[in-house]
Amino acid sequence: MRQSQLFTKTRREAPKDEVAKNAQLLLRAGYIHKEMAGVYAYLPLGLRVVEKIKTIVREEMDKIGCQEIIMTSLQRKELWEKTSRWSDEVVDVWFKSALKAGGEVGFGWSHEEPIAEMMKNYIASYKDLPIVVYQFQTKLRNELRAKSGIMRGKEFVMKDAYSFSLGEADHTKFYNESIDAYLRVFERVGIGEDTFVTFASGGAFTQFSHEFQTVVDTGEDTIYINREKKIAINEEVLNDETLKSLNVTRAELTEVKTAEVGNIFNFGTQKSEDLGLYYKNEKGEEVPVWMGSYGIGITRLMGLLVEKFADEKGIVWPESVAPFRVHLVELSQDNEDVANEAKELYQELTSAGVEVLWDDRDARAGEKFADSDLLGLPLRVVVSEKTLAAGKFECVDRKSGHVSHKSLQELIGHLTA
RNA sequence: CGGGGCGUAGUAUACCGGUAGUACGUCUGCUUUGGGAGCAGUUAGACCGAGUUCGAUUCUCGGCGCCCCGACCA
Repeated sequence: MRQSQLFTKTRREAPKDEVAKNAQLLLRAGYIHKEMAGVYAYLPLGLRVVEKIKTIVREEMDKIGCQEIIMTSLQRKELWEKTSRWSDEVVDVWFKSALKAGGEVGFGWSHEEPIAEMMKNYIASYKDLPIVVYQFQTKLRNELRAKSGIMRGKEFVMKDAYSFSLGEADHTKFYNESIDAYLRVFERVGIGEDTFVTFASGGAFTQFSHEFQTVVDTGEDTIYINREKKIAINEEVLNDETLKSLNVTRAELTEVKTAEVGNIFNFGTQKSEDLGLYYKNEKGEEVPVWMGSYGIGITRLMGLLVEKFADEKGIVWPESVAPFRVHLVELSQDNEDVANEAKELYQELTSAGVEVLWDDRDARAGEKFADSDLLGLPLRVVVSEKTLAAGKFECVDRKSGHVSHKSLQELIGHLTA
């Protein structure tokens, strides 16, 4: 894409009321627009990042047999009353609205109830199970206090999956596959090393629940980890009993700040019983379906990647989620040969399947470099009188700052390897 | 929801009980051209309402909005 066509602009300074690093940088770089407290729009560059993350999650979910759907944002009051979760005293993040024809609807802050209810139409026999569905949904939560930029808002994109199993054994099998899938997702977005399956306070059915926590300086959670044993314990369940059951001592654990990027829950059969979700087993008996839920905050993950990898110059995207792989910075300044060279390079790279943001703007070098650093694309390729004379392009790795000089063939080879 | 802070051009800031100045940005011209350039010109502003006052952007009250700490976070 030609940068001159991009309607967004970069800013030198962030609005004074944005404190979170992720929001400051994403706003300055033009990835997002703030609509109100805790509510952000995703602009062309930001949307590309969201879609990149979604694609990775989608591939890993599909790999373990999940089927993608999309539920509704408007939800029925009666349904949530069945599980005693319509009340504002029980769920304090509800957005609700009156229907003109009478009655009330809720705006989806979660989709456990509607999906379970819907599944009554498709689950009748043990032959129908297991089923796992997932969706990418905009969740609406009436948070009292939005904060941390895009990491905790009133409106955010989440991947939520729901498993429907015959019983505990089948559930556990999928639950473990899901953990592996999540770890692959986090590996692919570049935080595998620092992301831990963390024991946290359990639900009603298990001693522990599992959170996926990523080490980051600005994290809001505190967990205790042992990197060798790959053990992580949320501070909320750090006690002698937990240490003993996990066969680890306090001295072997290190305290770190983390941000939660995913979580998984075992619902058991409680929700199915509340909602009347049963199947018939081989003996013709009615058995409640065993349920689980699995979430990854897509936009939260995007914010975390900014928080974790940004440097003093701006954003540094992992290659797998960057909006473009290459930032082609053209320093032509009225030199037609340079301009033509840049155009040719853009066409060559694009036809080789490389995603390129081409800074073809009529701007000075300093501004272009500063913007390039701020945008954070993995590889900057400079085309100028210098590089034209040298016969090689200047390539700068955004993360390491490493500079190399490559011919067209070398560059394409490097990018398509 | 408890506590605290803040609302001045697109952005960041300053001053002031007598209607607002600077920087960046925008636009124009000339010069410049590998790390946010220079000169000249241009554009654009007091969140809303009430009160005090001869006069309010400034003081008081209310509303709305935003931020931070805590609580909450299925």
